[in-house]
Amino acid sequence: MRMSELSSRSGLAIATIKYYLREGLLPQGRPLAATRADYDESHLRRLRLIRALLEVGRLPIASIKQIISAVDDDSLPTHVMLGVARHALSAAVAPEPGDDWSEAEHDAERLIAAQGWRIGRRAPARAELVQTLHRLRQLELSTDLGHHAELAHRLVTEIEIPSVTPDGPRDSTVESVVLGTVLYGKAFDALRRLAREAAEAEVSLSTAPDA
Amino acid sequence: MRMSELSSRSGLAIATIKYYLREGLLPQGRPLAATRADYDESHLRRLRLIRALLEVGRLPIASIKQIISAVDDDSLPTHVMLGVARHALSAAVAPEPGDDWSEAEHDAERLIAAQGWRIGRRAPARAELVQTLHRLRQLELSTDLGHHAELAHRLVTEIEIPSVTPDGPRDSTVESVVLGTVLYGKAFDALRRLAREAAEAEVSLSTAPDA
DNA sequence: CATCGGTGGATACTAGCACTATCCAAACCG
DNA sequence: CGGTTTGGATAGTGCTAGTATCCACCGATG
Repeated sequence: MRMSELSSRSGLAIATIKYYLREGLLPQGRPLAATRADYDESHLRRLRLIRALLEVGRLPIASIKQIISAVDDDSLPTHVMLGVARHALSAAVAPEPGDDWSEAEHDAERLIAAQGWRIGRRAPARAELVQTLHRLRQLELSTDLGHHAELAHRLVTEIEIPSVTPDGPRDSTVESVVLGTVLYGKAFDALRRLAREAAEAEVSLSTAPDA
Repeated sequence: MRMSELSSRSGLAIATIKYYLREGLLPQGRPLAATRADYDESHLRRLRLIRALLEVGRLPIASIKQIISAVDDDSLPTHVMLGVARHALSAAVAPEPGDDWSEAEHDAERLIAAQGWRIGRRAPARAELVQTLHRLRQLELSTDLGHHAELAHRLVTEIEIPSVTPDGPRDSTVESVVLGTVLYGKAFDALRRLAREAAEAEVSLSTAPDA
């Protein structure tokens, strides 16, 4: 297909697609002539991947590029590629040295140990957990996340992992891991907020006699 | 306390604090003279609230301002204020008309009905759920989120809601709702990613004979 | 065969966001 | 009394994710 068809089918402006080509997020089409190239379904799917990570996952273009480069680099072993992807999925967290921060690190350590998880020392998700615990401390909110960890563990092991198909081509492996993390994460967050809204409506109905 | 103490205790540059004052995120201090004002613990706490929403929740300043304005406006009934806050917590989602989108709306409807939630028609979290379902469809991933909804429901009703104290001054009510949504949401997401990392390590240990 | 609109490729420009920097005059502190 | 801090106003910065413009070219149309 031509650029204009890729544009209309993806819903993206031609200028935007050219930008992704420039940035290396989208592979070049098969060149037919100096001013003509042919794109196929894989390009369309790639665009959908980009937009899902960008709009739903709110990942910066630079992180998406890291993920895509790792996928496209056939010399990387799969587990390295997954490491790169996981790293790109997290925002960088700057430690704020101080007592609260060290306490938060210990809290995180305890949570992880209690679940029996084996986690790389510099896993980005660990830093995000520490940051959040740090803020909870500062604001004097409960840092007891044991039940959350428990439920997260069950969600992943009982529901999410069994539905992943680890075979197939390597790009679909990363895609499913990355998209699974981002999309099901966002989905769960939306569901959680809906549950809160419903629950809070219940509470105010029961406590407020009438308006 | 003076500006410089507020700055050192919060870890924020004076220029940044002045910016928040300009934007109305931080109330003016009690004026002592034309070039002197007095700030107290409430200002410090407000700064921590702002930074938690900004860094952990990644909310734009404009949304934080909406939340704070609602909190500071005593004429708003509490449930209206909560509605404003909930609205500000979500990113705007533009519908992408098409078959996939309508299907996604139905999927969302079914999920909500299955949990028995009563949800406002234009709840922003609903739109985010629809958007995510839409992307899942486009990428041919499973849109079966029943178990996720189930777990989200249990997380909220069994763990998060009981720990909220709905009495007390109105600003602490909103604060706890908003911070609860943002911070525990982020915490759960980090825990979920850690659980995935641990689970995927298990899988590759068991399937990869050796390196 | 002429020409007209859709390309590929390069370069420059833009909007929005979250700050930062600079300046000023007043005021406090020793 | 002199150096430092402050409140208040205005202007500028760096980054991100695109947009816009220009050009030469090419391929289908009449």
